[in-house]
Amino acid sequence: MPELPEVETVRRGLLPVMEGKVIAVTDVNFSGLRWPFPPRMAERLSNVRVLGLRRRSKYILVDLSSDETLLIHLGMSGRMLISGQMIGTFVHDHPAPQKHDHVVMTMEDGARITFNDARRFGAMDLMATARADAHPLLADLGPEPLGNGFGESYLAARLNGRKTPIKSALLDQRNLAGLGNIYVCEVLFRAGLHPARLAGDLTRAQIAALVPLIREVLSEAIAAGGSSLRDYRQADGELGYFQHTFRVYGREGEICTTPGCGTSIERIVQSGRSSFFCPQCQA
DNA sequence: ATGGGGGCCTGCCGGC
DNA sequence: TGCCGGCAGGCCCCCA
Repeated sequence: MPELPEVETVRRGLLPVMEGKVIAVTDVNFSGLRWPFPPRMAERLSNVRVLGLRRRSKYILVDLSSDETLLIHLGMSGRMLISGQMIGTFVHDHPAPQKHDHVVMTMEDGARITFNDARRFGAMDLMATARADAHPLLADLGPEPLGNGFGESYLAARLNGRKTPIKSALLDQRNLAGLGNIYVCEVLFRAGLHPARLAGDLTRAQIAALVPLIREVLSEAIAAGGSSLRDYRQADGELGYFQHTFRVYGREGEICTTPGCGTSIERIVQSGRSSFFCPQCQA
């Protein structure tokens, strides 16, 4: 799930359940995820009203009436399961507890949000709302790709002289915040750029073309996530999934979707991560 | 400073 | 059917 579009989809799914409402009680079933939970987290997440839910990169920020903000990161396998709440015309009953249900928030109206994370690469932390931006996990993040702080001149400056592959550069959250392995592969396909091309070797025109493509890929994925939410049929109340047709990601050995291309999609490993690309369309 | 690799965890899938 | 290796959308940290 968890690249920017998936996290945004989860945030939007949580909005009607949490925003403006009171978390009555939070139960914590594990000592921590990637890091230990902050002290007394269960208490600090009980009897507090949720003022709003924000997203920064792949993090969800829950602002609380206690002047604290809950930071949530889904890691690789984190899920937020909603139950006991009317969503459209569907009512989700509380399911039986599952393995890896680490944190359970029960709202005053009976709705329940369960954080389930098998691999425990996710994270939760609490900090003063006023200093949320200074949190170590947020402080060094680059601009939001869909925000005003991201554009051609910024990206050109960040890539200038860099000897790292463009794949790695776009994955580096200090350059821009929110892209993950899937969407970097998809962006580079649309841009016709081989993932191993050195970032510093891109022309200004290529960088200029990247900016709208990044926005386009993310926007489409958010739109797709939203549509899957409206199409809620599963009784388990699971959020964060959306079906999406990828052009290259996960398609090793399959034929390129470019009309008339006919080339097989290839997979290489860069910095330990799989990169999928069309050797014909991407140079 | 910069770039690359290891490691954290569990689950799943394909091959034998 | 069972076991084993490889792989997974995240990120921090250490090393050269």
